[in-house]
Amino acid sequence: MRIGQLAQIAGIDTQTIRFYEKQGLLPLPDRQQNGYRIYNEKHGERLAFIRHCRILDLSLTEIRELQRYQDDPHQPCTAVNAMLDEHISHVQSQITALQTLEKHLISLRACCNDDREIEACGVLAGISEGNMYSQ
Amino acid sequence: MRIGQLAQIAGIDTQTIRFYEKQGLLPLPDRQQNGYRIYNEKHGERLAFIRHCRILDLSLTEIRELQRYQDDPHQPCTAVNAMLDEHISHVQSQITALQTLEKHLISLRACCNDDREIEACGVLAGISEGNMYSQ
DNA sequence: TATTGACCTTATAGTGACTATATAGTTTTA
DNA sequence: TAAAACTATATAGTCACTATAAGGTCAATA
Repeated sequence: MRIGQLAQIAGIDTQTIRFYEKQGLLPLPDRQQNGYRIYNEKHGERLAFIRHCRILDLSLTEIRELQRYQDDPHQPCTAVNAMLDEHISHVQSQITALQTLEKHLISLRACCNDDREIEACGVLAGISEGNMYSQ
Repeated sequence: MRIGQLAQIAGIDTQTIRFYEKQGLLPLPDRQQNGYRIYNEKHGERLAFIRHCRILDLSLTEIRELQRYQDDPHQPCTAVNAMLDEHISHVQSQITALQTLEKHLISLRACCNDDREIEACGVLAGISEGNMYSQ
């Protein structure tokens, strides 16, 4: 199978496949005489794994690490679980930070109705004075 | 005041100040004979405004837009409020997306205890099969 | 047979908001 | 006088792609 077909199956761009190859996430495929890449099912599986990881917002570095674990199947999987735990913590921190930000934005928004001049805009004044932390 | 002092007051790096200048967010300062930048209080206020906006996670483009409004103080402030409303929506979408992701990650994590071999790791299996959307 | 169109190749630059590094000139302090 | 601390510019790196340029290959059509 050539790169276009693999891309279509995986639902991504051919560029992205070449990019993953360059990043060492996909094994180098064989080439036809004309230089075209030829892929097999293993490549498809690898690519699916990468995409699933990306949907979970794991970084390419983390994915590389997971692939190294997969290549050593008799190790304990403690490190994999630890990575996931840390990633969950990371996501939770992001959520908390964004929720705090949301509160600040909403309280700032409450400083103005829509019927003023820029000069008197409560939002702009709030930003200028840096008092967007009030509740 | 020179760039180092301004940076210290604003709590940011001198590089960042030069970067904002290049991005058109800070007016060009006067220069000493030796080429050193000289800043006044207006620059400090501008910089504080930028930093407050960045804390609110507004993009540099949005900040530029807000600055254009400030330079035209007798317009109505509707657009400013609209920008903030849209930004709030944006933040709320991010929160929702991350909360969904968190659920997926937690359910994936529940597929494995720490006492298996990589080969049998429920987390890795879950990623490979792409079934990280189950609750 | 010529050419069109779809596919493939590599290399390079752009995104956003910085941050780091290199190289060099200036001022202040010891 | 020399070292330390500051300033200047220019360039590259971060992350995970995405876009563009310039060209080679192949099958079908006019």
